[in-house]
Amino acid sequence: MPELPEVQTIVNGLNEKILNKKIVSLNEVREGTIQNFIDDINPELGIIVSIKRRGKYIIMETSNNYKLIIHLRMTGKLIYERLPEKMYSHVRANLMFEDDTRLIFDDVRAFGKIQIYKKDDEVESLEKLGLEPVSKDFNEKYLKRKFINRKSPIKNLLLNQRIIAGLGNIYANEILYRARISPLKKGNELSLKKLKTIVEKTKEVLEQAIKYNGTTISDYRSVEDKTGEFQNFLKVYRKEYCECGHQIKKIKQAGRSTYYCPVCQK
DNA sequence: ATTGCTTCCTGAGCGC
DNA sequence: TGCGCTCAGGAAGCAA
Repeated sequence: MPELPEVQTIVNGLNEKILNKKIVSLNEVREGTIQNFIDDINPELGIIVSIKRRGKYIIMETSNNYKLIIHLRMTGKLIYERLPEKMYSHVRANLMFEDDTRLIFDDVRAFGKIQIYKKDDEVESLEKLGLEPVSKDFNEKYLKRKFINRKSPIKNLLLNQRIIAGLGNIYANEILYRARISPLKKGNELSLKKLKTIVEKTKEVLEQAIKYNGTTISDYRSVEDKTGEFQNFLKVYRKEYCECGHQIKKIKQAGRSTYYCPVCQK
């Protein structure tokens, strides 16, 4: 499940591999994968002039003033190939380049999407996103403001993309464990000091995870089809015991698994 | 305004 | 061996 560090790793890889390449075609292999797809513009996308990340979205701008917005959801992969070497079982779309290389969008569960917009179009899903957690503006005062009147558990709030853009289930678990804060604690009950700890641990975990090319639990791969390494540094997600030897508890919050240590996290 | 449930989708893992 | 069940989960859409 690609979260911010995994998407950042993919974007870094794309910048190495496909920046300045000319798109020959974009093919939809499974219907519904590409939104706003217009056959006429297909050959006219042009050259890829920039590749960026916003939250868990990948944004590629082209020389003919289009932008491709890609969300991988849980199992989406973008794999760059010079020659078709492997068979991928769940190809949803193909981006073909002039030099006979291609970017394959493979996605088992088919939740991932590609959207096409004109460069200056407003994109609703991006407009709604909260702050980037690795930005300077993301601090305890921002969280305090956002958490006023929020009775939801902190775990759920960390996953809310309108508040923080890019966190997913694994990192939300890891951040709260490292901050020693219970995932059940209500947002509006957290002091500035606690929020400061959350901010610090968020940055720390994300920066370390980016350094190790993300976390591979099952499906996530880099553009070169390689796994990440941060799974070796997980302290609570899918663990049985915490560092102090206490039994990790597993519960459901908002339909997702929460792992935490009831002793260490208060 | 906020919260919580359902839907999308498929493969892995489990018990029998 | 194979069947049926549960689980994994990001975000949209809708109901309360």
